[in-house]
Amino acid sequence: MTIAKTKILLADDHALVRRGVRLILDNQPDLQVVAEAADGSEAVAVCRRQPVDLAILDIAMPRMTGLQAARELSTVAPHVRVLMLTMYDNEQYFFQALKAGASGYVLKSVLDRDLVEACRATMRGEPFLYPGAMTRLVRTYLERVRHGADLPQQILTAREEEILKLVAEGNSSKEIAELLTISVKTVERHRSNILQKLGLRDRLELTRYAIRAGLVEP
Amino acid sequence: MTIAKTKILLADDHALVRRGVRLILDNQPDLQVVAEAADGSEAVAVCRRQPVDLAILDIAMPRMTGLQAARELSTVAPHVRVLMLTMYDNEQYFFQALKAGASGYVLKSVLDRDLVEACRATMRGEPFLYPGAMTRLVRTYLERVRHGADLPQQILTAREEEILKLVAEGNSSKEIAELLTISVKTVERHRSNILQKLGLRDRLELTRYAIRAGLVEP
DNA sequence: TTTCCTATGGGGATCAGCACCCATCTTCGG
DNA sequence: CCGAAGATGGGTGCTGATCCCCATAGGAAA
Repeated sequence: MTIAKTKILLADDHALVRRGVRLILDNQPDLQVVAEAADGSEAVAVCRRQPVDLAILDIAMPRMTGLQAARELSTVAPHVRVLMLTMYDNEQYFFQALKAGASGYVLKSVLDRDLVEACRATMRGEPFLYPGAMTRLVRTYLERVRHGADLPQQILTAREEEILKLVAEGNSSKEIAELLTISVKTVERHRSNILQKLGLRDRLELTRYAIRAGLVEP
Repeated sequence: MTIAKTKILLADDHALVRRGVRLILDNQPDLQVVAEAADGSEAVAVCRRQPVDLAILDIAMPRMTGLQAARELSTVAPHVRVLMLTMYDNEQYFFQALKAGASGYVLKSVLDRDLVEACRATMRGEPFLYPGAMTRLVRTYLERVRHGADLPQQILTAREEEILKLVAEGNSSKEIAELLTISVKTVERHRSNILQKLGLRDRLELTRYAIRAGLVEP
């Protein structure tokens, strides 16, 4: 008897990665990649015009990121389940993905059978958090929420993330102030808040953090 | 008749990517992945203890980057050809890879058959520059060299490189002075010399440089 | 409505980074 | 033997970064 395979859309800007993941998934009896996309808007377009059960989205993509695409899919194609597949072992992105409606978050460092399991779990309706570091992230996060009522929000605001990137790219306070057309004082204020929220000492640690988190390139 | 397949070492910190690329390469009659590595030092270790014809190295890897690994391989295992496989469409990395002894530089955005072609070209001894943007890079680079604008080929002294690493790891001048049992003044003097030699502005640019060069981890 | 958060901006203090000046001592090669 | 280069260290002064204090406007949440 023939089982209906899960129809998968695979979105990643690297053709090589798409090809490899496709080979892994198509090898499974219950999974089939029916479409590929090189960026977020392509992914959304595909989901609008053909039946897709599961969208596997990379976060870092040109034009529209996987996070944007996930948000858009939750309104224009709510029946499509979303699994984020990314290299970013990063709290920010993780919670943003959950907020954007993703049912799973898997790092590219997982083994192939973990990805397959993530696909199946997502299709069963179970949220899949890749084993290890991510569950630790969630646990410490929940701990903080439970105990640290005084810790306001460990998540950076959009403005703060913008400042963070500019700082980590090597811009001085003055340069950032000119770029954003705000005063140097405000830039310093934001940066100070960021340092405090992330528990870092100075611009240099901020840079290393941002590079490690994949927010900027070295 | 059986042809000896090219023995390939595949180094990438993402198990999923390794798996995918392996599926692509093993599908070819003349190529075979005989080993995998999750970071640069693993890659070097593998090449020391078993025969490898071609090492495919990712640039961004923990502990030891692909650039460092390439440099090391050129001395401890000079017979191994090196092909850099990376997501960075970036002039800096490209030339650093060439200097480190890589015979090829391929982006992860290429198609699978381009990767296969790159492997074959590298084994034939031809340098493989992925089509398009990279050849343009090479042309402008050669132009610059020809027109006498010789690149800043400044070499740091051993002591300066030691200081550079400590600075890039986030240590303050005072901390470095204590670590090396020298005065803060001398640390600042060295750091100043480093900045001047490399044409950088401050600690932050120094850090980004060191990370890009593979001297320290993020 | 009232309260909280965010973004905005100012003043002042302290400190680290950085550039410029100066020097001595060692080592190594011509 | 001498000069160049590297490593060491001191002084001075400027600028930027960081950390305090303060305030206001707007929006969202309670």
